Amino acid sequence: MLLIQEHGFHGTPMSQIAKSSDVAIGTIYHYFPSKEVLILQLYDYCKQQMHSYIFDEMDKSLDYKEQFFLVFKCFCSFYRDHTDKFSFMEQFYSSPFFEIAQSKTSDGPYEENKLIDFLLRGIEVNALKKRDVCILSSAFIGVAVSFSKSVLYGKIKFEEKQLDDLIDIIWNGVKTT
Amino acid sequence: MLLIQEHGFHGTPMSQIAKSSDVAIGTIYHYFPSKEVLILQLYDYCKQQMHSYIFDEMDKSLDYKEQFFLVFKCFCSFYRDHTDKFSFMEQFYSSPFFEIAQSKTSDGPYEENKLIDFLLRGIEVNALKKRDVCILSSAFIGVAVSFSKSVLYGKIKFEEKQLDDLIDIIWNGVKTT
DNA sequence: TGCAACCGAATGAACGTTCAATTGACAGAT
DNA sequence: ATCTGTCAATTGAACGTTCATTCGGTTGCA
Repeated sequence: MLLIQEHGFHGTPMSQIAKSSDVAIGTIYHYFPSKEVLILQLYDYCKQQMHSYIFDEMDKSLDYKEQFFLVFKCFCSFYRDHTDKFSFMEQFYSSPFFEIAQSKTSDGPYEENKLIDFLLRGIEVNALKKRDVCILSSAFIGVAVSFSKSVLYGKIKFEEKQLDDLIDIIWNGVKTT
Repeated sequence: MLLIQEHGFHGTPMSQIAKSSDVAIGTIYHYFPSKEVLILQLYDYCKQQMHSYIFDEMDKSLDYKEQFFLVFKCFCSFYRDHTDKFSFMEQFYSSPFFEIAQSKTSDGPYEENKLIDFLLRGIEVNALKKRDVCILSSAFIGVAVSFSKSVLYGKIKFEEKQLDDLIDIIWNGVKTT
């Protein structure tokens, strides 16, 4: 039911969603009161999926720098391996839906809470510069998203070398000297 | 005619565009063959506006680092001062329209050509690390956009200090050691 | 027998687009 | 000055389509 969102919210009619889910339109309305709620829930689902993808396999025995590298790579891998969800979420963030979602939860975009915890921990252990976490997460997420978009549009190939170069950049930016 | 795009492409009917422009619907169709073309042209317009806003006031007498700071600040200022265009463009990038626009020009998003020239120059004068420019511009734009979004959603205040912190991060990431 | 899940044709509103009619500005002729 | 023909600019009611949503009916399990 997730895969047809490549035509935009409004370019994807309920009839098509129904067809690709192999259910009738009526059935969808049995579970979701409206298209809006469906999209909102889809967003929650994606967020939670990404969340666990990235933070479930965090290995706390590594030192902070290695964890940082791992988390960053997980972000980018998730986006690469789930382009449907990535596109959907990016679309969602820049649409008026996002404000609706924001007003219903206190979360930021990109399920940042755990990321913010992670960055805060970096400051605590003196691995990251003492900066407003919003600034740090802006830098972190911004770079990951921008890279993933470039990969998605075929401007960059997702290669270990490119990714390493990028992590090197962001790490040098945020690490303590 | 630019200001009503805060409800999304599809949330903004031609009738509303007409009303807010104080013209009749028919008049719009006298100038634009379709809504799609209208949006595509609006995108070109925004891109060009941003482009000249940022690069027109570049001062080549400054050393590279100072130019870098200036350009970055211009990006962020443009986004702050033209939230309507910023929202529109972000929406555009993550919508299916973008692919259409891509197929008609060879430009990347964010009018990157001049930015890429600028970054290439940084490598030449040995101010920036020798890296794929796509990687460098990913980092540059990603951070600027992500910061601007945070400002737009009220998570960060646009203050000199925050901006300086952020530039410090990105600069430390990309500069030669 | 009851009830939840499921179906999809029917409904009505909203939208992009069309087009016949109107206006207004301008040039040349009188 | 006045008239006249031309043509681009403008108008908005009307059209046809598409879409989200509804609802009366069906299925299948407990």
